[in-house]
Amino acid sequence: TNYYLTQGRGIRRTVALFDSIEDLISENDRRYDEDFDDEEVATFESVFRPRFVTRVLTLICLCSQERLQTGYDILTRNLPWMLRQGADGARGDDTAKLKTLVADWVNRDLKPNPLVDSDDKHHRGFINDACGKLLCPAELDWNNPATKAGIRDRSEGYTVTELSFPSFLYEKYTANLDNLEAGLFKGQILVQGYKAVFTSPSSAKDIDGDGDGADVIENNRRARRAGWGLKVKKHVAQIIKLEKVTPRSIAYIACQVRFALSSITSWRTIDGDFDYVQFWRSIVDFFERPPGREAGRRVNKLLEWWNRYIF
DNA sequence: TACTCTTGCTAGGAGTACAC
DNA sequence: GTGTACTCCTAGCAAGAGTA
Repeated sequence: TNYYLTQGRGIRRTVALFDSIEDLISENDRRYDEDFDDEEVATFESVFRPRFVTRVLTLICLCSQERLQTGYDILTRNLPWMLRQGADGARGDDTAKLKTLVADWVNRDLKPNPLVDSDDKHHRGFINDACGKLLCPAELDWNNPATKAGIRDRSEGYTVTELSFPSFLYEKYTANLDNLEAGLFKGQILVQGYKAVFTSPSSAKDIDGDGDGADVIENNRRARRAGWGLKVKKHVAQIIKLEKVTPRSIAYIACQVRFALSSITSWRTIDGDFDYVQFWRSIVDFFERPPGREAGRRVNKLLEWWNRYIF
């Protein structure tokens, strides 16, 4: 049981944040039953190529194939449940972890007055100046009082939807209005969130990589350099065998960080006019479906940057 | 009723101080 | 130099409370 729960813990983080496990199994069945075109194959391959995802897919295949061959026995009936328990449990753990960490990072970087309460979410979101700045659509100027008022009142022209990327996704939390792709997905708090979840909270303290003794990444590097075969505690990415930064893992962190900055206290897909499902999909599409060869090159370059930064 | 969040706990591993 | 005890950090699990 523990094995399946543990394997399930990576599903929300790297495969699908919002799809149900049962839907993934149904989708797998559909792909077995139907022929699908080259584009679908390419997309499917790109999504399921990483080793961890392949392993999860194997489990999902096991669910559907065993069910077809043997009927519903206890194991196959419980497999989706166990995977889902692990998946949602991990998401809850990450949400709780980032709730405190994001408040600390915002307080340190933006020095808001009053400080963001690490325990209470009711004073976050757009009513908080620092959180509002990070959540503000990148093409709007949060420092403009009319923008602040417009967003807080949800006035026409200032509605915050998933169609605009928030400022925290951008390097230095500022977008270049002439080139909205410049600096996108290089926001400090996004990188810190990624490191906190997939490597360790201590590794996220200093995103230049100089963690303290508890930094498991640095410990692993030292152990590798030493070449003594030392046993070193594994971080999440190692546990789920995530060897590279993937678009879906970035999308997962983007949703988690936005949720941590917001004032909503329980996990849901809609926050006012903002739809997390579409937000997650638009990030995944940005990486997995670039419009043209040049855009594809830019995306690969961005992923290389992430991999140099994280692993 | 199902889902989510919080809290407390355990286990595993690394670092450090100290005695021998 | 080695062994031991202790502390700290982290991941994960379980149970209970809250909520839609």
